[in-house]
Amino acid sequence: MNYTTEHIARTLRKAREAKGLSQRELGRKAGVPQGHISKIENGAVDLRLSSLIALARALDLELALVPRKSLPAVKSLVRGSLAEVIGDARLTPRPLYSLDEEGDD
Amino acid sequence: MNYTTEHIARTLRKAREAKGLSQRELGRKAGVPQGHISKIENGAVDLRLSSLIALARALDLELALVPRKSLPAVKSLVRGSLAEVIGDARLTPRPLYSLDEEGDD
DNA sequence: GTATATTATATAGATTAACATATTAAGTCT
DNA sequence: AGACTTAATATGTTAATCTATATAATATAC
Repeated sequence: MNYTTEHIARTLRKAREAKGLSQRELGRKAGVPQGHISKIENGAVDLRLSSLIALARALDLELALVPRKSLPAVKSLVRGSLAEVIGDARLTPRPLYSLDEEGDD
Repeated sequence: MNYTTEHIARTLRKAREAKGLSQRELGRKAGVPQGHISKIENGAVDLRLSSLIALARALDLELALVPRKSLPAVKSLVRGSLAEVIGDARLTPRPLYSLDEEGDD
């Protein structure tokens, strides 16, 4: 639904592919069934925080709440440190996730 | 349940208080009923991503998935930029959120 | 002591995530 | 073609969020 949600879904998929994991393998590590991962990556569900954390953990990612005004700094920082996990910068104009003022649907 | 979830809950509460908002006011801005915010801040629910995003947005926070190894850099960065929102550094040993290997009870 | 404001709890109902499992589809390889 | 792997979908069931509303608890005023 949300642009945000979709972007997180894309980030998860990119991170999984970057690590060379199949949905089933990731599912085993994270304790989430493959079918559900598919739905998550396709933005078909509004997943719960515990699921997001489990997946992030299995992908060596951390969930962070950062002040919006310091987002740019975080973005450039992350982009520099490991473009592989986040994905190619050309493909992801907004590094990990960004939240527009409004008007997404 | 999770240490992680609890930490995010605490972060949300701190951010709300830092902005001088009541649960009801935040609820109006985020479209989440006050009662539910209470439960979220107390870690009584495994909230959905859409709820987390709605609250973060109303608090001028952004949700980010950062590589674990670049977390320290992000932490110090955020800590420096606005200690008010995150809270007093002395009170929050781990800036915003951190995910231990395991062993949370 | 009586208002007022904020937060914590409670109940009931609607929606849906999450699970297990299976199957389909699509790609790769020998 | 057949065997294999991966991903997308489907069904049915369970468990939980989420909403609305109301109330209790707690503090802070007047």
